[in-house]
Amino acid sequence: MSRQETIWYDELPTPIGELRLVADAQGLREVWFDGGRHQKAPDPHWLRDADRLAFARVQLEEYFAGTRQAFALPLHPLGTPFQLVVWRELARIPYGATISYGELARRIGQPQAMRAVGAANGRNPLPIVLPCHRVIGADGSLTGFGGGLPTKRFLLSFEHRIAHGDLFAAAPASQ
Amino acid sequence: MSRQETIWYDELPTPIGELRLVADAQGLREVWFDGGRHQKAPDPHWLRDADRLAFARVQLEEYFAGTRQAFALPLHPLGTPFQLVVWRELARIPYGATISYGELARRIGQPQAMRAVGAANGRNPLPIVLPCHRVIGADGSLTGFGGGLPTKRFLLSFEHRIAHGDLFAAAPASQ
DNA sequence: GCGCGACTCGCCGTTTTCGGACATGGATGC
DNA sequence: GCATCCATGTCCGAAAACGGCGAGTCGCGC
Repeated sequence: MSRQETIWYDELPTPIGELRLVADAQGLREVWFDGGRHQKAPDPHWLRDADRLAFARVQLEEYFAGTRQAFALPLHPLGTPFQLVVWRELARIPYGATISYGELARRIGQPQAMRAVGAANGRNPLPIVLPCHRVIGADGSLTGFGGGLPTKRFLLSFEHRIAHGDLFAAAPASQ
Repeated sequence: MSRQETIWYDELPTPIGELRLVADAQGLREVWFDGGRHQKAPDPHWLRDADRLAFARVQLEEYFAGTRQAFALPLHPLGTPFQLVVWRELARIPYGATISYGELARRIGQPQAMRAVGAANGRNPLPIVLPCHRVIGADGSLTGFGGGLPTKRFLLSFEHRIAHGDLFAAAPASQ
């Protein structure tokens, strides 16, 4: 067998279901939704190791507890140069805010690439950490999300609530 | 940067010109002809290391000295499953003998894949060690060779001479 | 008749090319 | 308002092209 880079993973229960976290020595690589469209079974070469993923799990737990609004993590998502640019820009969208795909395209200096931005958004390997859920249609519609539209709706209303100090919790994936 | 598998290379003067040998921890990976159709410059990540390639260089030197008729080396050629089957079969062709592409196709159990066998032969990453030069047209023609037809001719006549105990050397690439 | 070369056609794995489809949105023409 | 068209990067499947072939045919020159 050829020498492979070691990859670790772990699972994390959250209000939006089980999340699978994947990392290598350089940082967090992937975050999967339980029923998401990505393959469910982790690669047999990967090692389940809670300690190795504690750095990410802790911040995600804080996020879902409403006590963290920004992530400070080593990230290592794999993608094309264009995708990396888009994903990097995602991290700049403030907690609780939303922008349109077109606006995101403008921010990376390619105002006409809104469609490509949408596609890149759809391949975001690090949902929640890179908040692709904060990108919505120019008309305010929720268009799409890897974890399902109800999840996207929940995340947005959750962030909105926290950002505005509303302490009454809504049920996950409501309405 | 992601962690890469280490690859070493070295060069070796022979009667048919300079050869470049490439290996990884698992075995010999590539053998290039000096003016061959493969890229000439070794990958900048590779390390030139004569000691690491001594295992292959020694046997190749013996081959060109006429004192070795079979190689016993760890090999690690990269290819499709079909190509690996073809290349593996190459190693069974005896020193000094020749077979046709059709015969080779028959030996791997796919008698009609002669053309595909030809293509796989053309991508043999380990010429000489895996003796693709011993495969010729059904009518005896020499059809093609990565290192050039004169080289193919030289190798065949050289092996023929050695195998039959003829000690008079011919000039490389003669006729 | 016989031998040789040129041509045609089928075979098969691999590579390359091409056409859509996308988590969009603005500009047109009615 | 409402269809239509276009721009953009990437992936995916289908289709076609491309070889280190070989067997079969045919025509030609001896």
